[in-house]
Amino acid sequence: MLNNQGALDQVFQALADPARRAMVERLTRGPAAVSELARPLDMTLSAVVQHLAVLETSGLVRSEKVGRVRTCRIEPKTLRNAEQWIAQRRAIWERRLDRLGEYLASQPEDDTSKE
Amino acid sequence: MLNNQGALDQVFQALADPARRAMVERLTRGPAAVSELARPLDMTLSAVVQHLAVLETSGLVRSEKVGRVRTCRIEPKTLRNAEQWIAQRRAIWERRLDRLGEYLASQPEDDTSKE
DNA sequence: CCAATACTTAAGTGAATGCTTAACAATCAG
DNA sequence: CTGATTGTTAAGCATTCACTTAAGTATTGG
Repeated sequence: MLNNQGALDQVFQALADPARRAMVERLTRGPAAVSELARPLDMTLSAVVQHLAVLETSGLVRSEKVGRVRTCRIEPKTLRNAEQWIAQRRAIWERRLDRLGEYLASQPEDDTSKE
Repeated sequence: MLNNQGALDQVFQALADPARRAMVERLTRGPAAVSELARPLDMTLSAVVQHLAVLETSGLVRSEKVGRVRTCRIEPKTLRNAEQWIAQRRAIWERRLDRLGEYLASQPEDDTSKE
């Protein structure tokens, strides 16, 4: 859990690109070869390999090569880290709103409705 | 819910920067002025204003100016959209693993444990 | 062996990012 | 009015990004 700072940078950066999100989306339906990931994308294989490198260094995807085929799969742990960062902020925000609600409810009606 | 594609691009892109995440983090504890957001960050006010612009066009933050002070607050709806994208991928992945588990459990033991 | 398949790597390019400085505008306090 | 706050905006600059083309390197099927 060290260096969570730069790790999140890389994960969110990786998810910021639609091609990379499409690749992640494909991989949630099961492992795939590089050219399978490339097929629906309107770019060269070379570009896809570079996107894959971004996904791998972010930790979102891992892959191994057997023969001439590299098979990729997602790493759900990394996905969960990103999810949790967001979920925690949202939780803090919502607790804050709850406390604010209680406070307002406990206040006497200060009806200063004249100019 | 239109154009969810580019919207997610912007949200994840916004979250990919540590200064911007720090600003979001600060705002989850309540609204703040621009110079309050700037104080802990080691950069000029100008840079902070530019980060704020990124956060606002992504929809993560909204702000209004009264007098000479601009007050910023987070927009939890946008945060939730990003969270849901991730949560959905993770859900699909986990359902997949469940089905795979059931399949393996239903298989006869193929104990080919000799060389 | 030979040619297709499945990547891999390097170099280059134009556009986007993350800053900075500097000059400016609009309050507000005394 | 005058100066200190609080931001805003433009310009410039170095770096990073998202590609492309081009030239490889294994593997594999026949």
